[in-house]
Amino acid sequence: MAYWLFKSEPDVWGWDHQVAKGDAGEEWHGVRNYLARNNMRAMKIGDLGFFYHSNIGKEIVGIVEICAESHPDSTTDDPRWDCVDIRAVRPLMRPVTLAEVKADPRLQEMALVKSMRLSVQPVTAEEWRIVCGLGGVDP
DNA sequence: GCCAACGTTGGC
DNA sequence: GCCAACGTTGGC
Repeated sequence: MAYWLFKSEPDVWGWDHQVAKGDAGEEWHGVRNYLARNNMRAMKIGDLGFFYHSNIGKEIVGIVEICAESHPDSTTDDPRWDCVDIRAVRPLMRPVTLAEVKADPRLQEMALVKSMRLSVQPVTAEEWRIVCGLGGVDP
């Protein structure tokens, strides 16, 4: 079981869109970055991820689950780009802002802090537990 | 809207 | 294969 973090601009694709897709989930397409793609290739069904809103809000708002493993990205013919499908599991009771993450000495190693621009990031079990605690949900 | 960080592209 | 130019991301 691994943990991840997905970033999206909420005015393009936000948590509400994700929730509206229900259990069927949705392709996390459009990623054109090798490191982010490699992270998706490493994902297994049942892995969990945080859903982060960049630009607007700048906060972790919910938890998603991988519901389809890596497959070709349907939005391009370029064979380099794969993606997974994710579905919304539940919102955080309280969003965890980027400022909170940056201010928490236990979270200084998070990719969200150290690799700010990476759009699909790994999260450690420890970080998962801490952020869930801040967000008011069970890990 | 600005600008720093950083990934990608393309010439050599 | 190196590296400068360029484009994009995303916080502020």
